[in-house]
Amino acid sequence: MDLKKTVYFLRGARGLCGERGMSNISDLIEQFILSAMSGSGETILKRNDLANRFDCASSQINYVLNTRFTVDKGYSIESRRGGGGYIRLFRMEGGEEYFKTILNGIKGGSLSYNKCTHIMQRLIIDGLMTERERELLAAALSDKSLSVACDKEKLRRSIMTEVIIGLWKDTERED
Amino acid sequence: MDLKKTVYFLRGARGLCGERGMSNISDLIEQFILSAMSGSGETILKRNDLANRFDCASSQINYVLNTRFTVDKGYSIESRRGGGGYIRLFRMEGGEEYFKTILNGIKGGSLSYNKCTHIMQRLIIDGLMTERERELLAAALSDKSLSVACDKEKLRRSIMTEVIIGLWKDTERED
DNA sequence: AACTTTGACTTTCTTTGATTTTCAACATTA
DNA sequence: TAATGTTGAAAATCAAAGAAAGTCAAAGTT
Repeated sequence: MDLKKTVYFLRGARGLCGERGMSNISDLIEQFILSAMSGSGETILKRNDLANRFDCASSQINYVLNTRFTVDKGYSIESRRGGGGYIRLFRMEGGEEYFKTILNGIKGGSLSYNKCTHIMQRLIIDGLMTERERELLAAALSDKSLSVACDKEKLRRSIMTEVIIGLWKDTERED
Repeated sequence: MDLKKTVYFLRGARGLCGERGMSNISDLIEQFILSAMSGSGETILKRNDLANRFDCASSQINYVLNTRFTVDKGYSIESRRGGGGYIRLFRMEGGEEYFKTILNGIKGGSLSYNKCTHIMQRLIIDGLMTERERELLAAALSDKSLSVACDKEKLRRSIMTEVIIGLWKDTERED
């Protein structure tokens, strides 16, 4: 009710949400943070302020941070508690170790479809992959594609690894 | 009885069903969705809302989606669960013959890496795939990528199928 | 026999609130 | 005055509740 008002206000005010879905607070908060970061690629947040602005629980901010601004996507978070506390969010630009870091990130453990999406998202932002390539690979890596497999996660890791290596090779060739 | 009333109401209200047959909810839902899609060839549904409107089980919506809006018929479905969830449906109009032929060609039987290469070659010639895309997908479909799998060939078929569908979807988006 | 309808159960994603941890600033003591 | 408590303001964590969509199989229709 109060919440709804806030949501609609933001819709109108920012012209978000026309796109699709976009009907939950998490997405709105994500958009807000993204636009705050655009330009410098960095921003400093006050958790409680944000929670206040969006009229939600403070922990919701953490939820958004943890689900949308992950290391996979190339984001890094620093924060400080206590009086004058803050949350600093910034994007790590891919440098020398770019591909190695990504490959390390998917080494061992299981690799979910979601995580793959995050990684590809990052690659797109950094201009190393196109939107279309992501779509095609996403199709290849989807649960549906791999439903036949005995160990989906392991397989996905294997495929993703080869793809990243392929991409790496490809960028080398271009220079 | 309550149900019937709803049905008749909708018949009257929407002027559907004149055709004949048309006597079950699934058909009505199908018509409703079709008319929602007319124009843009796309629509976003809320499963529960729809189920509510037609006074039926939510899973009936899935039934309609699965039986009437299939890939064969050129439809594609995306969805999201949880708060703010939705179902996005859209029609892939162009290239129907083309893609269906390819999909049929890989249906059943096993699919070798080589055969994949041939198919992709053809896609490139027809201007539907770039050299780079082929490379990336080749990496994904390689024996090495799939070495973990129990049944490589079957898996490859599954992946390739989804990729082709993805490609099909994409040709839509561009026009 | 084939197609529909329903409902119970599952999975995924989001929202909330209670509790815990950390920090800076201020206060106190030796 | 350096060291040590104290306190209140943040942020973090975690688990439970909520919201939607998906699955599957049994029961009903044609």
